[in-house]
Amino acid sequence: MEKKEQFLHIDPKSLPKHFNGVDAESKWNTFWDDQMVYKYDPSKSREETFVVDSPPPTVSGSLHIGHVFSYSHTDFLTRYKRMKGFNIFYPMGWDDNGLPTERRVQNYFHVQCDTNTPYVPGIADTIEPATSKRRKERPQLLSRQNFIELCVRLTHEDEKVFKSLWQRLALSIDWDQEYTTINDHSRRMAQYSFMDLYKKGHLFMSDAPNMWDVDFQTAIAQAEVEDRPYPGHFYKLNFQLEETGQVIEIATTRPELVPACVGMTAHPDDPRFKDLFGKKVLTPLFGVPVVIFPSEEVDMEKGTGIVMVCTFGDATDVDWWKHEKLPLRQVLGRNGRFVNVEFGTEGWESVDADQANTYYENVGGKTIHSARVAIVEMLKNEQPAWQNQKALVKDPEKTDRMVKFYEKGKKPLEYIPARQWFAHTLKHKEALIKKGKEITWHPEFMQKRFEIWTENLLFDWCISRQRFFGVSIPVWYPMNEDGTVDFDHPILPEEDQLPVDPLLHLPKGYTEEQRDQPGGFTGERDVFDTWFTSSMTPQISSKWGQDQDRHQRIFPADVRPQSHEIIRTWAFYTILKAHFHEDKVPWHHAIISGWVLDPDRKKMSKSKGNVVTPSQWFDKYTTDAVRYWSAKARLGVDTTFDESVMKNGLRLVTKIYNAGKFVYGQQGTKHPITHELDKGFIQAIRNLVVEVGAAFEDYDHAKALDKVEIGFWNLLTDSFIELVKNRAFGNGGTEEERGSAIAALHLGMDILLRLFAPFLPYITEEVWSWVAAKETNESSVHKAPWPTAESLSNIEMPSDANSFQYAANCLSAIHKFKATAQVSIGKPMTNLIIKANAKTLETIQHGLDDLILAARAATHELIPTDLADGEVEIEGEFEE
RNA sequence: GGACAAUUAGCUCAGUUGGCUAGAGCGCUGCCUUGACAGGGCAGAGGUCACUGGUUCGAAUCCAGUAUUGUCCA
Repeated sequence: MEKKEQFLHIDPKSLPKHFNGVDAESKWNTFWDDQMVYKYDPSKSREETFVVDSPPPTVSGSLHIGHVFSYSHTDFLTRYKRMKGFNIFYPMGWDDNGLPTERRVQNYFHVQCDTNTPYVPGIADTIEPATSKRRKERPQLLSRQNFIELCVRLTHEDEKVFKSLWQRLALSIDWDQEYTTINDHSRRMAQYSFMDLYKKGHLFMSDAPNMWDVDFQTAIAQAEVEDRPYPGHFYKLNFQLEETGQVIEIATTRPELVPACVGMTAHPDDPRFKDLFGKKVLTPLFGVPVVIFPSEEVDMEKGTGIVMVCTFGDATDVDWWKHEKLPLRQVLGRNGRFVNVEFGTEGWESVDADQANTYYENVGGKTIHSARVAIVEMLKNEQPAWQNQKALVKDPEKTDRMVKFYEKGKKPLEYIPARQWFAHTLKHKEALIKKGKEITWHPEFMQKRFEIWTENLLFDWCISRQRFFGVSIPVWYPMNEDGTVDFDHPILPEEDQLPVDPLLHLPKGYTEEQRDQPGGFTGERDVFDTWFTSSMTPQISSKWGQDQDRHQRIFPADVRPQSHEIIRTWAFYTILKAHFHEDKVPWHHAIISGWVLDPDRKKMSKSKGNVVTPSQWFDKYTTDAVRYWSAKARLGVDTTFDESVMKNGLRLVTKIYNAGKFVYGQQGTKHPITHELDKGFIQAIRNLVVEVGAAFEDYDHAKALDKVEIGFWNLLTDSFIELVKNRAFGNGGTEEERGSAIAALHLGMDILLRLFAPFLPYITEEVWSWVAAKETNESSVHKAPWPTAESLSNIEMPSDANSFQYAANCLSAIHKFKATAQVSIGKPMTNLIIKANAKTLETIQHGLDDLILAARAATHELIPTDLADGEVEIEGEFEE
């Protein structure tokens, strides 16, 4: 007789009692690598491909649990899409250029970039991290080139730390698609973008006053500015009319700018000042005549109703200066110190220049703060001959007003005229908002954030920065014969020259001898705002402009994951670039993760010292459990760091391991699923599959996990396993019924492993490898097809839709009865009495054999009652 | 000051187009060594759904207002 085919099975006793998550992690990472599970297939079409525009983390920043949180959200979706059969493009970039890196390198090595220091080949490789002793000495000076080399060196080391974290977190990244935002390819892309924008007329140069950080000594864009309360004083100063000597009192918070005063203004309707418009006043101490003009911008109620206009105290000063074509008296230098000026020369006219210069000697070279102290002192005590009284006679009032700061800066921003490159944004607001609406935001309200930011833009995008470690702005300028620079005719590189460093490379047609010579050329020293490069991440990956075939297979991306505080920067600029370059959206979906808050619901930040680092939690609870915690949080919702959720994640991992041991430990002859209860169970699984798939399609991973988890617990471990356990052991029923039970257990487990796989990659792969891998011929669960109702359509429907559910209810009631009687679940019953309505009892008949075995009942009775459908009451007796 | 969110059990959170007695996990209490599982199982206690008013046969859910918290922007 032919031997019947047996179910594949494992020997559960050969497995460790407890799942060793940490060992499994390295084992499966190697396996996935070998199997090339995460590889992108460039031959597939755009329609077959799912593209992630991964956020490149700032490698010089601190690494914390928030990274794990948001990046794993992306991975859940990506793994789901992979199982749906998509060719996955999931790259990883490292954002390494810009100020954070410069600062980190300066601190870590105790060095400073100095443009006058000569280049020393190889020195960057030899510099050691600074000891505390060396930190007491002066920082080592490095040439720009050496400094950049050192930045590159340190970022490479930082990248390794991030990469190993990503791998342990099991982000399903194709590491062949790795890039950095400072590598040649990214620099080429940013410069190519610049040239395209330039040709299309989206860029302009301006030397109008622009927001400037005096510590970092660079221009700043609106997106990097934040308002902070800043304490100060309101000073009331007396000016006097040039003609009559009439005293006019103004209020100011910035008395140090009196030497930079270029005008005075009041509201046109203000009766107090109506007669003064067009007349001139003399500035205190310096005796400079400035004009009084009307302006609707002035608040009549505030201060004295009339204000002095300086170059430049704030943004309104800039507006007045522009509109009234006032002279420029720039007293503040780029380094935040007062420059030396000479009164009596052109533009610095004074009724008493000698006296003015004497006073100014007390402020030249001083910082803003020291200059203010000096000026206030003089305003209070000095009275030049032409002044009919002292300028400061009243005590200043304390104020606490909102002042603009660079988000990384410590001192208020100043407005300093310097030549800067800009991209037009203001005149494209509407088009950009429209593009924002073409993108599906998750959660939806995040789109409003984008819209409101765009609507409220006040400045065009300043893209140039006066820094070192960044992507060079790829232009040179011709020099006139008189040695001045002709900024109106920038020389752009040829495309094949990219990437260029204008300070090292030459424009076509020039020689190195002509550099910085009259009649020659000079290279642009500025670099780009880092957002100028990182706004190109979709195109950096797709190789726009270089590989059109690849570009059309990858661009636009499907999904952009990011956090909400950088909608105004990263999302905004990326949408802007895609709009300008190709009139497209950069991606179809934006998924916005919330923040991880500390247990006191405060945002985690390095300065607060409440940052949680991830690896200890991997060690304590396994990666799967940490991912579980992350998966429990919906998109856009700020989430408290809660260890107890990880604990529950570990409990789930353990349960899957044990359930797997049971299911795949069963032995029997292969048989299709024919038993009514088994068909009912598979029907419940089929419904689950539909719900979980729908949640994923809705970008709701938290709901998907919730459903799978409940399904696994309620359907499989609490109900089905307990119901069919005895039948699967062969304790009752026929060989066919036994085979049906094992087949249903296998199928149910198989489906649940697939549904869990996006969340718990390690435990699912582990259990999958025991039997399902061979049964399905899918070596990895992560490449196995995502289950659908159709994929289960070969299993017959139960004859009664409630057969499984009612049997489960009945089993639960039996357990409850035994618990109430304070006996063990395994305690044999002499008689089992099941009470339910007639219809329910009829349904229960389908699983009665299994129930009697599970209850260990010697005899049983079914008693009809008037309970509701599906409700069951249990009574019974036990042996003494 | 404006916008956007949130407020449900001791804690962390679900709760679909309004629909039976509002759920889960953790914690707490009790019981149970059960042929996968003590890193477990079964059960129990625990809630005026922030507050006020409205719409409705019916409101945690919709509307208006108030309070509190958070975020973004001024």
